[in-house]
Amino acid sequence: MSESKKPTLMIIDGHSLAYRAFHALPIDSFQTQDGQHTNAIHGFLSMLLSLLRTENPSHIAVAFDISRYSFRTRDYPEYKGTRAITPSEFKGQVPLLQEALKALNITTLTKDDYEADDILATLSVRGTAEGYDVFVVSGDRDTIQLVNDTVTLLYPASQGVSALTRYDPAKVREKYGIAPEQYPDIAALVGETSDNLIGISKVGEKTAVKWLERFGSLDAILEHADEITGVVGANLREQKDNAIRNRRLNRLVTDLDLPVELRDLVRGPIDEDAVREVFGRLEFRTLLDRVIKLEANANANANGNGNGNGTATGDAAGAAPVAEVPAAAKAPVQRELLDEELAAWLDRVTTTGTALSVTVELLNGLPIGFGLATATETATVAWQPGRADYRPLEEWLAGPSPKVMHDAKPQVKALTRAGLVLDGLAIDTLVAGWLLRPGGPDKTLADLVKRYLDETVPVVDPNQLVPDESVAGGVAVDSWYTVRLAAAVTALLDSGSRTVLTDIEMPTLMTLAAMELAGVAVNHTELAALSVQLGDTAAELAAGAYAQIGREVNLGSPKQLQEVLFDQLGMPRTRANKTGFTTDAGALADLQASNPHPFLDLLLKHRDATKLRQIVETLDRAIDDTGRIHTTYVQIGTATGRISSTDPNLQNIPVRTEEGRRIRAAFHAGSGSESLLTADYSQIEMRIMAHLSEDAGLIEAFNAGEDLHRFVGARVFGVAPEDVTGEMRNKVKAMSYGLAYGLSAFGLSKQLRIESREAKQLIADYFARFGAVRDYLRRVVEQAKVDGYTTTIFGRRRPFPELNSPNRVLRDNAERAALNAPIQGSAADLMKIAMNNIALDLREQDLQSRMMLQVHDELIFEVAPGEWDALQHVVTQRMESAADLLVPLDVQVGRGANWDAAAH
DNA sequence: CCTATGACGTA
DNA sequence: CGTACGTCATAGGT
Repeated sequence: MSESKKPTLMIIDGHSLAYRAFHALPIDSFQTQDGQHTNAIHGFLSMLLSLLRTENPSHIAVAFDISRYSFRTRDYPEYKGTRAITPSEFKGQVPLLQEALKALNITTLTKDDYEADDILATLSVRGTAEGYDVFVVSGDRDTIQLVNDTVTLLYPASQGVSALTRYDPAKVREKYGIAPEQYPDIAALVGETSDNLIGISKVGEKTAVKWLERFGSLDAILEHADEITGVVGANLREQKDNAIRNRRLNRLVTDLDLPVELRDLVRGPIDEDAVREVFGRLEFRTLLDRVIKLEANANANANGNGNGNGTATGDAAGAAPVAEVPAAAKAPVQRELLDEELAAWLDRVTTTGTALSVTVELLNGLPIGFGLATATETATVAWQPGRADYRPLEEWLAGPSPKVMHDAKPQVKALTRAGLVLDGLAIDTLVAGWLLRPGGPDKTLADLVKRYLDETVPVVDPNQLVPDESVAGGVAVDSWYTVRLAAAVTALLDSGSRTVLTDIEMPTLMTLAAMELAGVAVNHTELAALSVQLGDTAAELAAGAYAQIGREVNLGSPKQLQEVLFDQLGMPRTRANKTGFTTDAGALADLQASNPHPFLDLLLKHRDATKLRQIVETLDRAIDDTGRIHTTYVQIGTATGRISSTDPNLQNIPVRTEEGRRIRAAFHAGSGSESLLTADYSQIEMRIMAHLSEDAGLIEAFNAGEDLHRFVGARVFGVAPEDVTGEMRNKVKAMSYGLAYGLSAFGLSKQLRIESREAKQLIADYFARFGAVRDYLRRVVEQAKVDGYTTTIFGRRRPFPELNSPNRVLRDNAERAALNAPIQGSAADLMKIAMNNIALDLREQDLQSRMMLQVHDELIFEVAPGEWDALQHVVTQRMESAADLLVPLDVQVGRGANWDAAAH
């Protein structure tokens, strides 16, 4: 879990970057009340905070020049001679910047007679030697020579306001065509105007690189100067002293004697009082908030409640140029709100009845701020636990006033963790977008904004030197897009879908958030033992399998298995797939029947064991330090309306085999609870089919209350229920289940291993007795072809554009999916309604028992001591009454210490 | 390093 | 040539 990462050292050229910021930001906009200029300080600190957030260095230092004079000016008095006098408006800012850095607990370094670049070079070399990843941040091109595999240069791409470009060796080569250490040779030949270093006349980058490629180094070039023809050759011979001098001056000093060790540069806690004082004096409100948030981040990490940090060093940031953002609507300017101002703003905005959107800014699963927006106004609110400044917001959140959010579930969870309450969630645009296009490609706010507003959400470059107002990102801007998106999406939803959104999905979102937070207790010891045992079994089986074929192959590789089975053992070819012939369990079982071989059996058992072990290990890894697993339910995860589960998937825990049930047995009642309660709908999809088809026979079957498959078997085979054999029952059971999937005679014959003629007959007999079912299934598809979508009992739609496709395969697939969608979807709706009602009852009756898992037609609860009867009643009643169908809803309840024992 | 594929777990 | 999912290992591209 806690693998130790390499320490990261960030060394910044304070002077060059502050100076760039000075020129990049309008000086008039950054002035304190008493006239102190602050644009350089603001720009520098803003960039610094971005870097701290994105790169999260463990060690940091900022180097400054002491004066414009150094050993280089003594060597060559004209060095940097063309630079304009440093403006006094800039000079005055440097001491203040250093003061701010001190408050931030960041070391500043200077060295008499040397430049900041020499300090950078020295620290960078030391960093590499001591095993650090090094980031050099400088606006001086000479620092390119420092780049290597462990040293990355972050260099302002243009005149300061745009992104920092990351130069690693590959990027240097891409841009200059040479290795980083060769850069000074190039610069020496070409010259550096900004340093007043004149190079060789008529020699530019192209020529210099060409020479360098030919001769290898500046020394070699000068040595072979005679061999270079033409005017440039003559110039080189004449002006070679320039190059020699330039090279002498642009060589950075890497062995300065500095008064610090690298370990002294470790980032420590900021002096918050000092930061408030200095930032207050500089009148930096937004920056102060950013500092506070960053510090909250650091503390959160230090407390170890996060798994690494969420602000992964952006590889995508790479060296890519800043993307040009197409002209789009511009978010209103953000305001920072606090206290009375916040209360007044909320009051004004909410009483006018306009929709208000909120986005919670998250860090490691905890809130650190909020972005609020109407279609015309945005505001941000910083947030810290235990402070009163944000009370008006907290009250608004907890109240019934309607909120518009995008992807609310993680935000709801974060709020809950922080002890905050959210009520009145009116619309989640992610969920709403999914209802419009379930199974569609839209997964993010940007996707939806593009589709429904036809605007492009600007991408904020994490390496931005200074926040660019024209592409301002952040939670307030997200909220602004969200609130406008909500209007667009709501307008497109039909009334049925709108009801599904409001009455089913939004409550479900809250229910799922609580379930995810609750998690489920899982016994690590049992899983660990099971894993070892399965590992041993797998090893034995593998050894046996190898013995059978006389060699070791990778049993997990279908490709290698194909060689064994079809080449070595000469078995008949199985069904074809893209890589050859399938080796799946069904095919192997067929082979075993036709060509018995011990290898096949060992292989199948090995597959079983390794698969189970894989599941066990995945689950074991997911257990947190409180002994629980918290899955993530993906509310928009399916096209039918079902919920999916990830990280880990708790909806596919084995149950069919004995070994599998041992995994279920590891899911147990956590401490403080008396047992688990499982509740599942029996034959939910068949009941829905009975309801939708209004098939009299099927309805009678359910109302009779006897075993469904026995009843159906009796009708289909024309015998008395008591005379239905096990074989007959199995056949109609397979048929019944298959119906809702668009089962064909071929598929049925294959599954039951019967002749297709017999399968056809079975289907005919079945429909002879339950004809309304067939009529219904046909009707669904026909209606879907006309409407372009299917609808569940509760109004959930699923579009099927492929139903009218000329492509036979596409169309057939769509037809099967279409006849299944209302059935699976209605069942999903039912379950969601039941879950929401149960959650409601638990709250209202103040029960401490918790809903933990949902597996499509099953719910698992942790029963608080003494609550069995109450919970059992609530669950059964709410599940049975989730909808009023033509057939009763039957719920089976089980009780046990673990998931396996609680099954029935 | 990322993506596609096969295989397989669940309802 | 039955629906709906998620995860893992392998393989082959990059």
